[in-house]
Amino acid sequence: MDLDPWSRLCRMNTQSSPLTIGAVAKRVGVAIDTIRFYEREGLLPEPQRRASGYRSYGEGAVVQLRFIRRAKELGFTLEEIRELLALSADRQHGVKAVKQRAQRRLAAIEQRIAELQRVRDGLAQLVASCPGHGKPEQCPILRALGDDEVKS
Amino acid sequence: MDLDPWSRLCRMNTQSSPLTIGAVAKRVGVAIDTIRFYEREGLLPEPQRRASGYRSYGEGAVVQLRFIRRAKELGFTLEEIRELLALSADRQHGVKAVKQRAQRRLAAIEQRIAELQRVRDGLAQLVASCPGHGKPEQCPILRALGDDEVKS
DNA sequence: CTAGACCATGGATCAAGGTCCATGGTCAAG
DNA sequence: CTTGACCATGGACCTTGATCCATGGTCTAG
Repeated sequence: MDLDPWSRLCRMNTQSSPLTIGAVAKRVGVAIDTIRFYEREGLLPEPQRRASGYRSYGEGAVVQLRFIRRAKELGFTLEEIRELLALSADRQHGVKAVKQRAQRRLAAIEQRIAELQRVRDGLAQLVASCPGHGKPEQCPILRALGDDEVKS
Repeated sequence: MDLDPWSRLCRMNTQSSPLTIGAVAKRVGVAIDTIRFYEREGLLPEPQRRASGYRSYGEGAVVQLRFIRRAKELGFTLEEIRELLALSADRQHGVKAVKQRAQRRLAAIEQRIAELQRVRDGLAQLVASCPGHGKPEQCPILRALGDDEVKS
């Protein structure tokens, strides 16, 4: 059995010299511990090792780590990213499934935005209606929070 | 030293009979453990006890728990809610400070919304440009995630 | 050759906000 | 009186995504 594309890419030391974990961390802008953490979590393939046991990475690891970082910025969880990585190696159904995942993520984000907008509108109304002084009993914010009679 | 208004409210057994922790939990729709957790965390005052050691709550506890729940729905952290509760008992500066906290929360929510909108726009563009089939190398989603040449 | 930087491992810890459990006491219906 | 539901406590555990630590091996410049 041969390796999937990612693993091949990550193990490949193309023209460039192999990198230590620290060098990779610096290039990508991520902590060494984070790289080992991702490896444990199955987001990065196990790298080759030097005779000393030191991890030895190729440029592919840098690419894959940036993939992870960008996906995280788009709000994917590590679990989802693991999936995306697996899918991106699947030449049969990969692209279709990747698009589906992206659409799901998009829908989730839109729902979250809508939720936050509701919350924002509610809070903005309260803030606008609060004079900022006076007795706590009359503060619309506190009333809205505590009052049992608030229309739900 | 006498108790603050919340404590008074929570310890008060108005007309109604005292409630067990289970009854309170049921009314508010929150787990028993959560109530005890809030008590430990200082979000609820220590209730009166029966001779047996059972916690004995008045209606005030229900009101305060709902306060906590609503504030949580507005995105306040438990720490912030602790503050709000303290402020709502402060007859001098309470209302002013409460309004300030609400304004801060509002600003944070708006920032979060803006962030999510950026992410949504980016993702939506990717989804739109992906045909949903073909080779992974040509998938715009995968390219955007992995491609080093992506304009940053 | 040696100092100082770097790396390996396994396990502990963190933040937030709870949830679950074992053990044992209490309450109310029948 | 017994049974089953309820409650008390203290502490362990959960999730997510890392971060930190102790101990000990390795590498490299001078």
